[in-house]
Amino acid sequence: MELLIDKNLDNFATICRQAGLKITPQRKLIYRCLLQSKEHPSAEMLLKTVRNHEPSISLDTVSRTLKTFESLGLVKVMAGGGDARRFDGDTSTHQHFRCVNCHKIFDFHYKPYESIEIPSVITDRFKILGVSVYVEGYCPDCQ
Amino acid sequence: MELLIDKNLDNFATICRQAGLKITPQRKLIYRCLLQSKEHPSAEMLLKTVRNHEPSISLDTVSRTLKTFESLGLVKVMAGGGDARRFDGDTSTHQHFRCVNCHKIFDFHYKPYESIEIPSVITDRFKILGVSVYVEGYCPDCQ
DNA sequence: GTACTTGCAAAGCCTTTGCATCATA
DNA sequence: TATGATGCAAAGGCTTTGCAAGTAC
Repeated sequence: MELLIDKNLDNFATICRQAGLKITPQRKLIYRCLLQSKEHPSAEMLLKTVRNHEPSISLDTVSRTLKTFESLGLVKVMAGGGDARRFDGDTSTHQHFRCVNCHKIFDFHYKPYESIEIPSVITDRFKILGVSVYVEGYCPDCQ
Repeated sequence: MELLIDKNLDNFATICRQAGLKITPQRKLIYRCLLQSKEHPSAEMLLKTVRNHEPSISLDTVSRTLKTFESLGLVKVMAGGGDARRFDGDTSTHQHFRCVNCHKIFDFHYKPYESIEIPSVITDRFKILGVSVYVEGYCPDCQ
């Protein structure tokens, strides 16, 4: 896992440079914490983690950085059901279960969802960026 | 279409009575406008439509009413990607395309998505309420 | 040295809440 | 007539913006 994160951080540096963005300690830290997180954190959740390493960092640096990462494709934004946006450092294809009560998010991989083709009524009219599948319900703690 | 709305309004009245809710002119109007809307409106978008018929209605009545409808299952809430929540009066199974630029939402029906079973790793641990499929990209106006 | 970033504070949206007034059942 | 609903205004969250100070390149 450490190796994977190192590899992603190299990739991160390359992408930043290509985009003309500076590689600051804050950006590296935020990205590293996001990769290690399994909870699909909101900006505020991620801030807590980040402050364990660097207490002086501010919420809006985290927010702005996540927004920057999003436009670079380094991060996926999850539509929080009306709550704060949640961020996912894993940009590979996968699906999510979301608890409607506590808003925890769980990943899962299920091939059938990935092999479905988008119908031509959509591909003909729209330029497709991606498909998101959300299963909603109650997690074990909230049933 | 008028017939369908009348039928839904009857259904609406029944559901309200069962829940012990009063059937007020505002609630009827809000529900009717939502059924007729094809744009998956936010509370504010719906307010504009509603005010064409009843100018004195307030935004928070619309918001509160939509929230009430949601808990009754009369309305589906769509996770707006960080923007205002969007509401859908069509509670039948269907999928959505969402423009990442102008945030317009388009419905489509595509059987393969509906016939996928949720994997047992999810059904074993969680109580499932529903599955949402969002295709994201650019609509014709935004390409 | 220069242009980009950061941190702070304020402002902006959207949503929720408190409360007096009003209307449904 | 009594409970629940509405409208208004204020408050609460989350996100965005403006600006001076700081930093990567």
